[in-house]
Amino acid sequence: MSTAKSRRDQFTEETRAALLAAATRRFATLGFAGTSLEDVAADIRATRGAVYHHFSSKRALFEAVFQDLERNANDRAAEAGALGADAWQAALLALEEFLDQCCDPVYGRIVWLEGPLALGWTAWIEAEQNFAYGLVERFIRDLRDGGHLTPVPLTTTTQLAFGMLGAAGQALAAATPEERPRIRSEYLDLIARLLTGLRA
Amino acid sequence: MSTAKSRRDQFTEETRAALLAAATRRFATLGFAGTSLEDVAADIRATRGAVYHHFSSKRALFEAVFQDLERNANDRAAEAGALGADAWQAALLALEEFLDQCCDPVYGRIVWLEGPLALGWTAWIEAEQNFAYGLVERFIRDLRDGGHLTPVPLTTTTQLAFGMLGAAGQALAAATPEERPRIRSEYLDLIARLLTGLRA
DNA sequence: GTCGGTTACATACACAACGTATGTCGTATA
DNA sequence: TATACGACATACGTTGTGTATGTAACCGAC
Repeated sequence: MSTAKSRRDQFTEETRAALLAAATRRFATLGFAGTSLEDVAADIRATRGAVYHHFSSKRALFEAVFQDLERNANDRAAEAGALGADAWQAALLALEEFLDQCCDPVYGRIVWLEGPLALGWTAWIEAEQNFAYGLVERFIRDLRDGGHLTPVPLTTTTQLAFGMLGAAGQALAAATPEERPRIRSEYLDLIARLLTGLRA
Repeated sequence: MSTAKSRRDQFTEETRAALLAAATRRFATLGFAGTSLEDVAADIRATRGAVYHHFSSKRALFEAVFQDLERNANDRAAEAGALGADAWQAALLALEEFLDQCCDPVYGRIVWLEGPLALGWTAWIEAEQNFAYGLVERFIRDLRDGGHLTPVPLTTTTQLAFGMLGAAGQALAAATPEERPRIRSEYLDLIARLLTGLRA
């Protein structure tokens, strides 16, 4: 993989990673609009020139942060789902893992609060096609095709389920750490019960 | 009410109303970030001075637009709900009226797409306490206290229901006019079916 | 009717942040 | 060792918000 990386290339990647880390911190605590590239650069004792060398725009920097977080979170949710015996159990396991992820304030804030804000709602949904939204769609399809659900329109059902996840994600991201366990279990219980309304 | 309004006061109110109308148009078509106060003022052949005379900030202007729309939409949803024979039917009638409102691109875009973006998610929810969110909360409480639902935590249930409405609102706001009737009926059907999962 | 105060704007300016164009220095390569 | 290129820094232009100040019209009191 990373064989024969020149000394110079190594440093380069380190500053890029440091920029991503600094941006992640600032975006998560101050939001997209509240962080200036000047400050991000200053965090790693560089200037905005460095930022614009590695990323084409402030938005592109955010997208890189966003995708890093989503890739990780989604892989874990998919893995958790894969352990389920059937499609129904798989969906619930993935849901649990998702709610756990949202308890991480960095993930919750950046992906579910700042994401739509920074990218705009439509672009955010579009980006989510590759991540949570796409994952939800697959679970819904599996449930439906496996005969677990009464017939439902795929897109609308996916959007609706995604909306519920969004509510949970935003609530957890905005909650204090002490409240999160209770809120998490309430959402899990409620969503599971709601889904029985669609059960075949 | 509006008795004894001096000629001058009348003109003043007209420019304020014109500013609101122009801002509504721009916010609905170009979004909050995409509209500059310069342009809003130019639309009514005035300058930014006029805007800042009537509204303390760009955000305050948006809030005025937002609240006008929400007040109107919410009154109509509440009226529709009042016609229901019982709490369950009232909720469904209000839901139908809400979905109708969301088919208006101005309402859908400004309240459900630009709202969280312009105000930030937390402030948006806070503003919604007086409108859709508050309305949903009352319906949930009525349903629960009327014995129509199995026991549920009020806040979380409200947030979840609100999340579903948000998904519907955003989908309808982002859809083309031709698609809206179909999407509307799909959401109505799905939400109703989901709610049966909580039924006592 | 005119005079002082207030209202409803316009004008001008300060400031922040993004993006871009250009410069510079170190390092790999021929 | 000369040269080209990559990784940044510096400097500048632009846009948009918010604020401070100016001004003309209007309204009420005498």
